[in-house]
Amino acid sequence: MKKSKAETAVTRTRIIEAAAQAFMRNGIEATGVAEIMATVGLTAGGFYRHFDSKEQLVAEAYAARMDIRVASAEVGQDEGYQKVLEHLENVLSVANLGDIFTGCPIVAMGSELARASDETRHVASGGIQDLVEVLAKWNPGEKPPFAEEDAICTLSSMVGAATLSRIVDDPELSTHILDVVKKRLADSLRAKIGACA
Amino acid sequence: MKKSKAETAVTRTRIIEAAAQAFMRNGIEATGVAEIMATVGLTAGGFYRHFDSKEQLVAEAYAARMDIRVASAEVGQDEGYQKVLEHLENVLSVANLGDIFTGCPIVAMGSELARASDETRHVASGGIQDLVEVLAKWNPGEKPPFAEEDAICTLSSMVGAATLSRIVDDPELSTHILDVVKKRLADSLRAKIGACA
DNA sequence: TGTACATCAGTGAACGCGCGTTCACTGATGTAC
DNA sequence: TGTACATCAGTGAACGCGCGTTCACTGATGTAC
Repeated sequence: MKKSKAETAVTRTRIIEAAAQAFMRNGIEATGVAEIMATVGLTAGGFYRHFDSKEQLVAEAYAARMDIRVASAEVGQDEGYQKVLEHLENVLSVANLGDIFTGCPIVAMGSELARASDETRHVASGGIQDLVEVLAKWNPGEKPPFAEEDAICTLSSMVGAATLSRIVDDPELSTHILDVVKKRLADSLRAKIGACA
Repeated sequence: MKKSKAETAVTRTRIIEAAAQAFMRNGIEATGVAEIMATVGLTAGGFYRHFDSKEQLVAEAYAARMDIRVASAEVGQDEGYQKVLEHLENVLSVANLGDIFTGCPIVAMGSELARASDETRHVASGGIQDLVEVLAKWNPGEKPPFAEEDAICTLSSMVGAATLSRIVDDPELSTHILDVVKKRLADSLRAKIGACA
């Protein structure tokens, strides 16, 4: 039952994608290797032809989703702030509440990542640094390190707001938290644009 | 081996405290009932004389820690902002990195709380609302709902910064994230005090 | 106050279950001649 | 191009293990008389 190299690569990618969905939806601890493999249509044993351990998969699944996140935050330097507002809207969207398997892996796996293996935390750190770097470009006319400090504050606010809104069981409060922080970040961005023009 | 009512109450409290420590340190999923009972010097079977299920313990352990958190954030209205700065320093302290079992239960259990039982999430929501209410009092001279919105932003920033700093594996970046957000919040508070005086 | 009895905190073994991982095996693929 | 063989993706059963929960039992406590 050997498969071609192309097929093997596709299978590997499909496992990573299924894992990312399950980890984000149900948590890392709560998701089993057999469950992930079943989603892809395979049995548990085959897993170890692609990965050394579940931990390795965690790191790769996180990295894959974080790459998407960073790429989507990347806006051209001249693209204006409309695009940035769009991104804010997207990240702090009400649609990300409840059953999320898209969205930000930092929010979805947050406290589990802090307890993950050294390897996973290292990958996670890289993703966070990339995100800070990209967000720093959002700040027009500011020079490092000020833009970088601003980016850290923005990211902290977004991660915190998304985390809180997902814990809260009152849908109105959930939405309120997202809206308040979204508005605050947008206002602050607009003020900076104004100061530059 | 029946115990007096007083002894039983003490045991119950000790179980909750041991659980809170373990849940915050190692995560909810990763902590077993037997492990918690062993910490208290008892065997697993006795657990069900005090609680219906592990889930119930999760809710009570969270509530106990959150009460402490809310109480420590509660500063008298006239106590000045020095006390508030002290609190900021405390919450965003570098000491809370690494092996935390004190500190904020929202940060320590974050993404696991979002997936907890309805009962646990309800308790968690109440704690968050209490905290927002207390933080709103920090804002001198502002009236609701503006003070409340400010409190939500402050809490989001703190939760996000603490979460990020715990994931990152570079100690310098961890400290940097905490320092930047701490400074930003303190500056914003000072500006408001100045505007009032 | 003293006695008889119901209560119930805690024990320790057992329950079914799902976990991550291993392993002998299968058979299509890729390669060497 | 055709044949022989090594490779290796995937199977499915098994491994030891720890999980949350149950249960018959023990014996000190609290209560009713």
